[in-house]
Amino acid sequence: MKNTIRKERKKEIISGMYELSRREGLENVSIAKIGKHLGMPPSLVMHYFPNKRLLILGLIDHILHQYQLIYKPIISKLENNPRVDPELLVERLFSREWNLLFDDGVFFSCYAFIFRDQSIKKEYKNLHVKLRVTLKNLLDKDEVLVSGDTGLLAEKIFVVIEGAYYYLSMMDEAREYDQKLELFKNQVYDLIYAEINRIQSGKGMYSSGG
Amino acid sequence: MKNTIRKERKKEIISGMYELSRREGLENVSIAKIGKHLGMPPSLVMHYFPNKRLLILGLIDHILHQYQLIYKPIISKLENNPRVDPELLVERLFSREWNLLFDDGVFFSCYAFIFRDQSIKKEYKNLHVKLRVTLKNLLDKDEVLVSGDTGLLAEKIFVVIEGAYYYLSMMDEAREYDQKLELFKNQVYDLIYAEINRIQSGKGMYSSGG
DNA sequence: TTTAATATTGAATGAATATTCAATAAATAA
DNA sequence: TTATTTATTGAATATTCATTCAATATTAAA
Repeated sequence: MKNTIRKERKKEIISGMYELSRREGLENVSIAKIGKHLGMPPSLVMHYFPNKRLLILGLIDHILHQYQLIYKPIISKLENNPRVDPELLVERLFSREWNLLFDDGVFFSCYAFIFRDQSIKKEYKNLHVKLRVTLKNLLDKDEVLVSGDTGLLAEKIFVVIEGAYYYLSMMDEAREYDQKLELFKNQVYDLIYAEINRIQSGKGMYSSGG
Repeated sequence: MKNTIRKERKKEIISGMYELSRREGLENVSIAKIGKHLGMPPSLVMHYFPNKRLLILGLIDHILHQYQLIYKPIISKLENNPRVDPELLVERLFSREWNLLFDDGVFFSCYAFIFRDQSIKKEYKNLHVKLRVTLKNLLDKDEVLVSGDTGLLAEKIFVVIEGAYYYLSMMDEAREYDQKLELFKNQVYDLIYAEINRIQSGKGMYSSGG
């Protein structure tokens, strides 16, 4: 019971910080503003996070956790099927129904820290590796794909997804966005079909093996 | 002559700001620090950039210009050849010899602004579209590829490159970095070979056409 | 040379920054 | 109950922040 209130308060503070970052940008968030937003004095914020770096680390933990939380089930839901349906898989990987639940601005603001903070870099990496493993595990459940290099395939798929969202974030018009999105989806289809093809016809005709 | 000194001073200020951002992170750069770094009073900095937003816009202009400046020639150097050598092309696209000339930390710190500033978003997009056009133009010089969809191919290649650097920035060990890099290079090879294949065998066997 | 525009300086502003501290309130342990 | 730990408050700190202003120096135009 003793630690309960502490943990909850910390969560509350980080959540508040996240909301503020969404609205006003991480660079404009201060301890005083967080306190004001939550109706508590800044000294209480600092009681739980003795300096600002700890606050940022807390925020990043929160973001990465949330990122994983919305990403993984999208993949996991497909686990029951005996064969991977490429169309369904791609649809889900690119869904971002959760666009409303997740703020790319805050995500990338925090991402920029990996270049100055080793431990943040590790955290980011861990998450990205985890997601790849999750996808690999899913691919391994497919009776055909399992005999190929699913780890490699997962890497190739994710690099397209991540590159796609990096690029798509710059799009303004819905029409253009959708058009590009379609394009990148096709690119992932091709990866899957090429791998299936490679497996079924012995060694493939181009270097896809790695 | 009148505007010369003004332009040079502005350049000098932005360059100083960039150096500081590299060293200490964009979030830790202030007008006073820029002035101190360049041996001028903060009021002079503000004489040329009347508010901080203009400074940031200046920095972003600088970064994007530099980005383009090191990227484009990498592609353009290949323009003389009558056929695109995929191996050479990929080698160059992923070279990043310029890692020393360009700071990804500052780049991504600025990238994060696209989510809060429409005009910055446009600038970023323009650059990325330009690079794709440059690559498309290069691909168009290849006698085989020219009869395919070079625009589409350029998009597909760049999404891998950009996703790759996003992901590779999280790598610490040189060994792992190189291994992943190799993987993504292969992924781009495959795109090129698949397109050549598709062209030469009429309509391809899977959906690569888009 | 005189005039006008620009460049540069240095001091001053109030607001916001992260952080500290002592005091009190509440909860838990003895 | 008392003692001890934790939660919470509010005031105070020095520092840094972006920005302003008036004064001077330098340069270009008349």
